[in-house]
Amino acid sequence: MSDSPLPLASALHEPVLRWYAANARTLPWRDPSAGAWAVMVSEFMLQQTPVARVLPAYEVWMERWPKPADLAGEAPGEAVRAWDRLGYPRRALRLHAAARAIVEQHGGEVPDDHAALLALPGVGTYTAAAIASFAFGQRHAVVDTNVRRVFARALTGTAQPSISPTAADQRLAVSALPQDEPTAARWAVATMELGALVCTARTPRCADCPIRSQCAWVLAGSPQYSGPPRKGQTYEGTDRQARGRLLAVLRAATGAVSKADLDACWPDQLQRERALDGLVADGLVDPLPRNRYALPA
DNA sequence: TACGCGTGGAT
DNA sequence: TATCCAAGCGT
Repeated sequence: MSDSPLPLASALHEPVLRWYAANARTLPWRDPSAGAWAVMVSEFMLQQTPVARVLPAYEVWMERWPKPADLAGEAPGEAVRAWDRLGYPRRALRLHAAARAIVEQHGGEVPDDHAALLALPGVGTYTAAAIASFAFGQRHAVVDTNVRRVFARALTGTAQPSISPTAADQRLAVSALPQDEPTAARWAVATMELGALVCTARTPRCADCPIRSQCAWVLAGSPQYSGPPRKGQTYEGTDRQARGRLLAVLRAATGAVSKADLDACWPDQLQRERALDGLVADGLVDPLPRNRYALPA
């Protein structure tokens, strides 16, 4: 595949970059004084959690652990506790493990190398590219759900991107990347922001879009989504909810809790035991002697 | 590739 | 009220 910009994509660069310069949100991890650790913490927290809910937890976190070594010196359970109700608490465990790896393998500094980032716990394709691009100004295709949606509409002409990320998404994002490194980095954050603020999933604000006159989907008449149905996940009564209840009890406790305290938070015993076993298997809960449980030490 | 993994705001 | 969906990752 050619690495040169598609003609259509290159025509989007200038309006999208201009739009971003005028409309970007002020976010703490975008402040010029925020380092790579700040970017990394924000990226972990933002994996499947909205900005508005991340902001308060992020502030507390960075105040308490301003450097990777500060977090690495804590018990993993403290990271889980500080994760509060952001959801998917395994991310907290992975961020803690990543901080320890950074201390042990990278002298306490977040590495700027994409492959080294990818090797860290909890860092996948997206997060490695995001840190390398946002924190270090490198040229990478940063492909999240926002970017996939913007490109699906603007370039492919479909209402929604594929349900799960595809190699084609990645290739398209690479082909659309500006050649110049700093411009590519601004393009990455700008396309994400456009997807987050204007080219939204449910009700896109096409009237406010800087590329509406070039958007393949708009030019096709904004056809409705016609792909396979997206599986809406229920939550009430699931193992996930049971795990959340159990972990909430442990987060609220100062030290260890009794089995009876855990039993009180979920009625279905079979499901409760399965959820607790899962939390222990994931390293989110330490089983202790005398039938007691605690966040991992 | 498909699935499991939290939580809560918006529509 | 029920459904959608939010800067994914690991297995």
